[in-house]
Amino acid sequence: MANYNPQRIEKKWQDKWEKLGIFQARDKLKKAKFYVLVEFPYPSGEGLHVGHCRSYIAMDVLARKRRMEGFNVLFPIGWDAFGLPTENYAIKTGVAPSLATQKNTDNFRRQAKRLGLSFDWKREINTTDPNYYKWTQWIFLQLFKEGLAYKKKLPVNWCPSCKIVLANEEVINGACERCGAKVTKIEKEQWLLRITKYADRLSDDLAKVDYPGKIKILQKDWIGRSEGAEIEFPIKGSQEKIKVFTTRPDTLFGATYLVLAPEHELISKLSFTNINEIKTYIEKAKNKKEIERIALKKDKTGVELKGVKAINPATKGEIPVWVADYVLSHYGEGSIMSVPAHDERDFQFAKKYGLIIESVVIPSHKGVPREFIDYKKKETVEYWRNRIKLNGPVLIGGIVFNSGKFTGMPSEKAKWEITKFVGGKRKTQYRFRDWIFSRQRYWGEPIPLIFCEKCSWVPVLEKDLPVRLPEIKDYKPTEKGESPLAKVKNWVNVKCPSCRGQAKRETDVMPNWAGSNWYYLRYCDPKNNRKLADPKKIKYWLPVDWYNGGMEHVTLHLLYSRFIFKFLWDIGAIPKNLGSEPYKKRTAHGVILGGDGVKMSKSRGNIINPDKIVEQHSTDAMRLYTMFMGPFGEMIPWDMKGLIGARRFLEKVWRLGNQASNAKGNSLRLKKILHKAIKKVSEDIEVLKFNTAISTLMEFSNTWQQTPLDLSKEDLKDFLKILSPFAPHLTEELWEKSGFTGFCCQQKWPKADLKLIREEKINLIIQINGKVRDKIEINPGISQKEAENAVLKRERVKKWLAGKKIKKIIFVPEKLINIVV
RNA sequence: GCCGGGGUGGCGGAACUGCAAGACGCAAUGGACUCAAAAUCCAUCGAGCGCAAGCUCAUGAGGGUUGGACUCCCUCCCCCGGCACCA
Repeated sequence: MANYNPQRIEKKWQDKWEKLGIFQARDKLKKAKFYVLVEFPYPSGEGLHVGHCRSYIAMDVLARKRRMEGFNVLFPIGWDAFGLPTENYAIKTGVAPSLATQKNTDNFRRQAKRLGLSFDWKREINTTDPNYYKWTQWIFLQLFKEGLAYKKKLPVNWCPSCKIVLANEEVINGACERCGAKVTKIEKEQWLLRITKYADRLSDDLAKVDYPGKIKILQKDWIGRSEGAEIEFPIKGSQEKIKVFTTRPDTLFGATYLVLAPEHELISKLSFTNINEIKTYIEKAKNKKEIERIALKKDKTGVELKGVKAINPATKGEIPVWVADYVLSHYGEGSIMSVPAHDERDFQFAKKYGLIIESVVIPSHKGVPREFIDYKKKETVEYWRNRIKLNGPVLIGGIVFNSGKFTGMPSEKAKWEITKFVGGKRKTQYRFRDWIFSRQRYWGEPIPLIFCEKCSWVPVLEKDLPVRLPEIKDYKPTEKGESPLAKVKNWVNVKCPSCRGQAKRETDVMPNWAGSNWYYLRYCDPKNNRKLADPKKIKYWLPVDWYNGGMEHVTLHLLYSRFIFKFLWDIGAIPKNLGSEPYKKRTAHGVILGGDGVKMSKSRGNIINPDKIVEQHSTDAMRLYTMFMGPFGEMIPWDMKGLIGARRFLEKVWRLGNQASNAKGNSLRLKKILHKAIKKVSEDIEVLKFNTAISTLMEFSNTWQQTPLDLSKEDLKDFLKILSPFAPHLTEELWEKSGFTGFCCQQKWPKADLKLIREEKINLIIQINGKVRDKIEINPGISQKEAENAVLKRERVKKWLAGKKIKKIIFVPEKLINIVV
């Protein structure tokens, strides 16, 4: 028997698979399909990360199983290659991003192939390929034409070190996500996408898809829908009104002042006496960095607009108006009505500045004694007033009091009655904002718009797409923070497509997300020059049946790409009869930590290189260990020693498999255990419990080892088949060596024989008073009577029952019998 | 602060809708094979008591429900992830 030589075997089979193209998905539009998707990687200079491997190997296991189950499987891969690291590298070294990308993708491709991943390489895509980004630009133009892309001057996050505008999600605790520098605010014209228009659908349609509850909650929280009312407060002696959004209109009678955000536009229109004080405050607020604002959460500051009085539309009373930076300009109307008795923040603020605290709601939930809910009793009302002033606000609804004709009404009802009474209207507000879609950078898709003095923004004609990214030498953004493209005069200056006059191209490029918004559609038809993909093929392959990726992408990427899909669906670019969700099922893998239990990073030097693992052990060992190390969804530290177990198992299978070709026996016992394993492995893969699937395979091999010659050829075949998704090379070699025909990975997935499994004898646990005292081997399906008779005869049982009276016998068929005395 | 998810041997982790806690793997210890080592194979491997059969305790802490709880309920502690002045 030749030694197990993974290096030779693995290369041999990878070459064979590739040569015969057996993993290519065919557009056989009648056959049952299955679309397995993994997040395509950003091809960094560091090469493939074990985190990528975890996801790719897991979905490869699934894809291989699905093929064996007879599905036409699409399992594609590509490169999300636009992005900052490559551009920063270019600034540092002068190497063109396109060249660096080429080098990096070559490396990633080589690594992926070496892992035996069954990707369809014929459909490989690259977001930086003009034939690809032509369609990214095309999608942008459709958004523009539908009024969903617009330009707006915005205070944006500015990283003084990277010289780039950052999206909110790129700012972590007030610092730049990439370089760690403190982020400041500047005003800049930006392209935005009106994703908020889709807020309700993005939230509601989550009911239609199979995502883990956790991911749905994250998305919903991100969208942050809340129901409330918009109410206007007139200003005394002025035509102006202050609009506020509130989720608690039931507390309107308790609104004792208003607060405007420092950026509120009304401030400049009102006349007040302390102009200088206000100016200083606003200036200071603007320069406050995110970090400080968060740190100052507990210590709120503000200034009163002296001389300005608003009218509470419910009480008709005059109330003061303040400016404070705890009110956010971008949420609701940028102004609030303050009800200190029923809001934590308002309470803090009112206490600090000595503002009036007026109680208007008595809580009526459980835990509050009945006499304390009786709003008619003077003492009760007094009790709540005092209590709130001393101990803080009551935040929950209940019964409204001190509120004119609404007194005595439950909060939920009073909300809408009071809103109606003051002429307010119901409103839904969202926490998330429109999506900033421009970057003042080089290495991204140029935004295909042209600015003409006469015609304003004009889309590039479709026939002129793609707008190619010009080759340049100097990749630095300008000092003003413009894209380096602004320096390429002969690219910027063009004729207006509409009036043929002098015009200029937009020099901003799109953010990273642009290319990944729709990539899964391109895989259906990656070479199409006339459409982003043939609708017939989209109709066949979509929705993606199973999409796996990192937890870090479940809010942004997932939300953005769902939005773009819905948009494309709305404009008919996607067949209507498809449904408006792109991903049927989404799962997420956990992070792999370094051996020291800390996140892998270059600076810590704890990065595991998959190439080394493959060289030192084997691809199959790498695959097996990656799947075996722990629960797929959880964070797990990488353990080099754990790999040894995987390698030993493979060696054992190699030895046993080689012996099995001269098998003489045909053990029924082995067959039964094998069929149990078939059942378990089949089920476990479906719920991503790879670790227990593999332990089942190991258990089988441990039993097999005791009588290596007792496994029949047919059973050997089945064993190799269920092992093959995990260790495809080894199983292929053993398949061939055993004289079986065809490829192991193209066999039919075996079915567990349930009858065989049921025939196994079962241990019946014998308990006395709930404690295990004995066990007995029984046939399945035995009745309680039979069990009792058998059990009561046993010596050990008699000993425990001696001198005691049996009260009750509990029988759980095929599991246990419990005698209570 | 709010929303999720967790705390099980020396370690990674098993345990179905409550029914033998610790599968599988790693490490460790003893043994076989060997001149020797590696590899492999066999055995032991939560704690305590016992010569043994066996008994008792044990799934973050405390309480509860149940014939029976890692699993369900209540209170508390700790860890991880997300959001964070969203009115």
